[in-house]
Amino acid sequence: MFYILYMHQTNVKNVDLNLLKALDALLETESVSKAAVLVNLSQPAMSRALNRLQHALKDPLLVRSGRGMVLTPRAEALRAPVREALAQVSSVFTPKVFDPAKAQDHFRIMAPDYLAQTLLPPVLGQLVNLAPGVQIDIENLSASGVQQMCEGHISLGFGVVNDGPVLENVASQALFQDRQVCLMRKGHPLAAKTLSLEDYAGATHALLSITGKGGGRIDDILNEHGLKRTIALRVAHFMTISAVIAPTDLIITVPEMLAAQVMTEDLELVAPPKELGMPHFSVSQIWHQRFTKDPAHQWLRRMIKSACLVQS
Amino acid sequence: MFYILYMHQTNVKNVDLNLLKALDALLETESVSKAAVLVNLSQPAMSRALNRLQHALKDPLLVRSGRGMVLTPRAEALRAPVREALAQVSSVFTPKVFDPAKAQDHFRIMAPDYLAQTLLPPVLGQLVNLAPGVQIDIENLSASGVQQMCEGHISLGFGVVNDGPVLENVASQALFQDRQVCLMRKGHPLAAKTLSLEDYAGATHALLSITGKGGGRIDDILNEHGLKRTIALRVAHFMTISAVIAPTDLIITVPEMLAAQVMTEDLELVAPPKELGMPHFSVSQIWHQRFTKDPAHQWLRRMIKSACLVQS
DNA sequence: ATAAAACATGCATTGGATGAATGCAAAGGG
DNA sequence: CCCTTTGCATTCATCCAATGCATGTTTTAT
Repeated sequence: MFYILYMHQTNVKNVDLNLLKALDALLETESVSKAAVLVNLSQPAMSRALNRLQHALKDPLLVRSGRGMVLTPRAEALRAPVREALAQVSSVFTPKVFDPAKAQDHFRIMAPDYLAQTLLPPVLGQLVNLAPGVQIDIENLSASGVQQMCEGHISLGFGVVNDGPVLENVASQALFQDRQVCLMRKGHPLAAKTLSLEDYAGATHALLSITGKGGGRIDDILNEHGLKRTIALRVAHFMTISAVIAPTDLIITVPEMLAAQVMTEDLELVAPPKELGMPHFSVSQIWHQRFTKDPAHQWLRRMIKSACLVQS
Repeated sequence: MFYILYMHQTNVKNVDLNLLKALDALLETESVSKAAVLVNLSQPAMSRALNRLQHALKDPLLVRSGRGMVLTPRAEALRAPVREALAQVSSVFTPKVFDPAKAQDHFRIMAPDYLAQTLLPPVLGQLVNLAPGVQIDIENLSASGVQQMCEGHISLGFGVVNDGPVLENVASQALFQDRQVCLMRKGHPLAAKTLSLEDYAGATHALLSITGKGGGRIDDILNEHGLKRTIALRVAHFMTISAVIAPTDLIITVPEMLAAQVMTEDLELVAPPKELGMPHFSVSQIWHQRFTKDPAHQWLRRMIKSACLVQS
């Protein structure tokens, strides 16, 4: 099979394919000078193009007949194939307009589970209505998923660009702003007053971490104040937060939107100490560069961005 | 329709179609240097071809990913269309092999009526067996037919190239040799002895002529000998020869093959005077230049030539 | 840290396509 | 018959865009 393909390529290897344009014009007009006008060449240039075609095709194609020319049978037989070839070539160079209603694209989307289960469902409900043929797989953020993102195997991801692993060859677009907040059980001793840095450091912490890392920035700041916190528990899935925080004295620092998802009447939300200096951060959609100009991908990104504007 | 076609052409008007070859190689190898090898360019030249393709297609096509490249979705979608376009282009530049058994060609053949009714039927019987889909129209030689031959509307003709009207833009191939002979009624006074030039000139002549002209060469030679013949009758169709010669003293000078077709026991065949210096002449098949390289036409010509070799 | 792999870019070269001018042939008209 | 017009082919000079060599940059592997 590969060999056949190779032979196929060899066949036009030494052929100037731009001659196709001249050939089409010659077949249509049966005249050198008229064809020249049609493709914006001078008559002598078209005469020479005909000469080159005659050699390439080993056929006179157009034969002198008095003042004009007449097509050979080979030339006449070539009308349709040449036109079809040019149509094929033209379609290669003509960008296709993306039509969601007819699209059959398949997207793999990777998101932190709290976004996967909160932000995306309403967006996707809308997508399903507009683009019924489009298939979307949602996958939870994972360490191997981040690698696949960098290799271009994941269509779209969500996360904080400046936090977490360094992402290569990707582009991103901010969707909405978020901030870190502290969650603790209702009636926790620290819940009734403004949380100080010493109290924060002295508390026993749970950490939400997918990759087994994270939180280093908070610990750096505590270090700068000569403080150190104890991380007693690492949680990999946001749904377990309520179960481990509500019945204990553990506190956990998470994005506010995540906190909103796990909030129960057994939990209390407290602002973190101002000394931590934690600014708002952007949650972005992130994708590999190869998808930047893809019309389908662009459409999906626009949909998601719009949905975030509505919600925020 | 024409307007649509024109727009279609404009679409690739400014596109270097030779980029198609580079594009196919890039899509296949997903590598600039490998594609370069495949199409016999240097790596920098292929890199620049990719650059031009990126602009033509407004898509990165291949995106850096570490040491290598990865295809954009647009590029992946282009694999099949590019291959198909190149297949179409290749078929344009690949001569088709003529297969008689499958051919559906239509030939218009023009011949003097004595050849049409004598030489061609056995040939055509064979053609019908070998190429059942081929359609052949036989037309008698006519003045307007000669004009159509020169304009390329007649596929093939038969005649004597150096005799008769001047034919433009045609090619020819000798089929067999013939000579002129005299036909006269049985018992004609000139039939019993060797025909002298004076006797030939003194006889009353009939002339076989399709165009109303002809025989001028014989009259020129008689002139050189101070002689002149009387042409009492012009006959346009060879089938009438017997009817006008047998019951009269008219004589007629015709090709030997024609004489063989009209010969009856009421006629006598006599050699013309040697002083007329009439050599053998070639009967040829004649065709317009535009058909010279046509495979179907070449096949037909070969068949007819072969049949003539067998018969002579 | 160094070497290898792979693509991108700078620079000089050149071959082939091009148009203006001209030649040649056929047809049309006076 | 002669002149004009039409239409393609060829000569000649020009030029420009594609090309390869050399080099730069980046990423990966050892």
